[in-house]
Amino acid sequence: MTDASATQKGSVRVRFAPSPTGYLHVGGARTALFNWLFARKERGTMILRIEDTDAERNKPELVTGIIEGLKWLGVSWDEGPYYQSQRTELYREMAKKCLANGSAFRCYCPPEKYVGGDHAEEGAEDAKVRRVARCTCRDGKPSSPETKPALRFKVPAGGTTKFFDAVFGGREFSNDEIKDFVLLRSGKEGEEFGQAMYQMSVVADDIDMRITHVIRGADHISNTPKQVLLYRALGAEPPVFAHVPLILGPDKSRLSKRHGATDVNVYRREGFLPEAFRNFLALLGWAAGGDEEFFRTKELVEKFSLDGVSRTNGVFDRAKLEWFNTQYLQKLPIEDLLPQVEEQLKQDGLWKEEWAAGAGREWFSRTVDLLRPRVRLLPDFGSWSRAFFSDEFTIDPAAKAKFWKDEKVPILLAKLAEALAGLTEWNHDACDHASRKVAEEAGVKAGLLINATRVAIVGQAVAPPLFDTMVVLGQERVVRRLRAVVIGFAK
RNA sequence: GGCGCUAUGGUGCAACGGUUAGCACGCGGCCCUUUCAAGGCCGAAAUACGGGUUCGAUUCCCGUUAGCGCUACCA
Repeated sequence: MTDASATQKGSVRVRFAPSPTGYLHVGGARTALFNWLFARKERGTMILRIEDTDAERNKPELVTGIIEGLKWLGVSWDEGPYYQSQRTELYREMAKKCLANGSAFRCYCPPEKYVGGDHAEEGAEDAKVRRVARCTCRDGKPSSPETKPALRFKVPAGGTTKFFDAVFGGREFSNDEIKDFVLLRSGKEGEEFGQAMYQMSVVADDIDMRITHVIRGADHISNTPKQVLLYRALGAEPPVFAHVPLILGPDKSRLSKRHGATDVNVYRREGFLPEAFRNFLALLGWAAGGDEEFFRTKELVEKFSLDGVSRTNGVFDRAKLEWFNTQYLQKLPIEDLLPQVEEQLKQDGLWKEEWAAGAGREWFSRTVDLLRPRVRLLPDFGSWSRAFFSDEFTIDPAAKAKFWKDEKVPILLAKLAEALAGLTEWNHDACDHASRKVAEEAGVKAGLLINATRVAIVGQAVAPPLFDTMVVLGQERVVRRLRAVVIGFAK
């Protein structure tokens, strides 16, 4: 359902245009992702543009968080980043073009006394003719010629402005409802005009960058007719718009800090996998059309389309995000997971160089593979499964209380330690047989011994199957840990 | 207030005039079991309301209600 007049394949150009707030908001992240998916799907060009025209906060370092977040998410760009703060001349030129061709005017009204925008009281008998008020400046009658003027767009009287939205369909707005918006702020001492306003700079850039599809948040729907008017005034053809619904918090209000993290990098630091986060985000407000919801990046690109985008705002559901993460933790090719675990262990100070290659790498791979079904977030590798990577770990008191309460546990563990020490072969079955034999001879259920042993060798009540764990830990460590526990009991 | 957008279980999505309204998360139960997950099976749970149009509406139209957005010389 995309506009037929839009583009030939290959010429698609889209952009992600955040303002530098210091971090990448999950809503922005999804907009960026949709732009990126669309660009890849259409073999087009993705552009990153920083909208930093706000004079006050205009620090380049505020952009780093956004770029970091995008990179983590796997969203790349072919051009940019461009900075609007470095393109101000373009905006003024385009604005002056509007002044020259009569589609803009100098407005001398002091901002606080501007009368336009309010509803005029015309047509008393018929409510339908309500329209926005216009100030006299637009008709060449300066309200107070001594003040420095701003440049305002002269919205046509009457008529409507239409545009095509690939998500919401054809839209039409009455011009009489659109106020004469400011293109250029009034200037300081020497200059004629000041900084360009948002509507002016986006349109100028989108024209200049030959953007074909504007994919952005639905909060811009109401801005769109103004921008379309500007395109026309500048003699340019408007692009196809695609407004993406907003992301809400659990209470259905717009997602904000009080709902928890809105910064993508917080999720990165919490240990979510980018693959999982991306899949989750893609499905918030978009569906391929069927019941499938597991998509690797490649499939996402293949299946993405603008008319699969929903028109309803969606709630950010952290529980589902976590579910996606556990799924990816289990299903990701192990070689894609390993580097991420490695990074985590480095952060935790548990990493050993011997795991980087060769036999050490193999061991590392087997161990991560064993652990992954029970991990929820990356940091779990260094915390609850710490005993797999370090001899320095503590035994969880709750685990002791749960599995060491039987009085036979000390003697059982002592016997097991010696049985295992005597093993000449160290593999799953050997450990299994030796352990069950100890339990049998002591006349207890194998489960009692198995659970108690798990606590002794990994310090946790929750861990992978015991005999697999033993194999990975190795005979020496298992026996040593058991003996240490037995000595502890004796004291 | 004005203008606009939206409306399927608690949540995310399917069904784009004809289905016993489907899937997933979450929730409850059962199975499996060596802890905990995973996995398997079962269950509770939805078309906001009211009018039309139609042989037939979740689907199309109108109204109501609700939520959200915009309403700056912010972006």
